Amino acid sequence: MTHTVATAKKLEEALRADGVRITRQRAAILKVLSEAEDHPDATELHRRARDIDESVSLATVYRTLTALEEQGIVHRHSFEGTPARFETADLPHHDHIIDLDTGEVVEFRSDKIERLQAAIAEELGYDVVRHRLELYCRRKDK
Amino acid sequence: MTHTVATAKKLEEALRADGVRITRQRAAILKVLSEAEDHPDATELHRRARDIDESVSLATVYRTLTALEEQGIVHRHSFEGTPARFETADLPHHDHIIDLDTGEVVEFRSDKIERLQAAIAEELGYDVVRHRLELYCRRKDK
DNA sequence: TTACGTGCAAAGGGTTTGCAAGAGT
DNA sequence: ACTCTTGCAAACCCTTTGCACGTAA
Repeated sequence: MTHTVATAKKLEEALRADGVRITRQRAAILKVLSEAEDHPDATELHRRARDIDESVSLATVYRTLTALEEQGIVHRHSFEGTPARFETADLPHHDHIIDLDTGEVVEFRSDKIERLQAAIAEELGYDVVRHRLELYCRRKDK
Repeated sequence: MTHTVATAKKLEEALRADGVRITRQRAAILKVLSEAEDHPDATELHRRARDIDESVSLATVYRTLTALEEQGIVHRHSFEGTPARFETADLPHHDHIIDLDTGEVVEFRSDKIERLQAAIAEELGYDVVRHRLELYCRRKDK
């Protein structure tokens, strides 16, 4: 599963389409987001964005991420015991393995699990609006 | 799936076995926990415990919950957008459906999903230490 | 030009912690 | 007695927000 299909350009277009202004700061944040191959938190995104534009503040990083999340352009993941981490929403739906030793995040996808979830909810009289499936793991052997 | 198999007595024993003192405050918190049929948060547990012993502070509720969690006697769930909610760990493993409209929590269990998770992790070179599976749902029809 | 966006610093909300007083064992 | 536990208030951490200034369109 490869990351970063979304280009900064595409993200900008998506925002513009919603009447959102592209400022220097937002451009920097979008670039950093589109280039991220990992799942950085707000502080890390702030650090990276500042390398492009010194003036970007952490508050703006948070405001931009919240806006992007509301547009469905970015996903926010609140894994256990860490600040929220973000990724662009360009990939098809997937869930996450979190390496307990390194914090590294690996993506996976299982239609079977997906279907089972829906069936279980159905049986209890519910529709699944969204779900959260996280596997907290350790490397085998080692 | 019925709740509250754990009696306050059993919880006390479990704590005592670990050299933990049973104070008035802890007794109250354990009683409240053992009688809970829902998934209350710390503030709600505090409210209920105070009905038994006025002197219980919120800090002690948190300290006791943390201790109980460390002994594996209580599970802490950090569902999206709400303070952590707690339940005694006397039931066999299960996952949760969260009703988005009411906040109500319904438990379910799926060995199939469990097995699929393990298989997926295995294939990627990981052992699952623990997982988190939450279905955020709405009632059908209605 | 004019609304929208920004940085800064302060506030928020849930949870944890330092400290001196209190209480199990 | 001796050590663990408590209440209180302050601190924490991540995140959001009020305000006066800046700036994209």
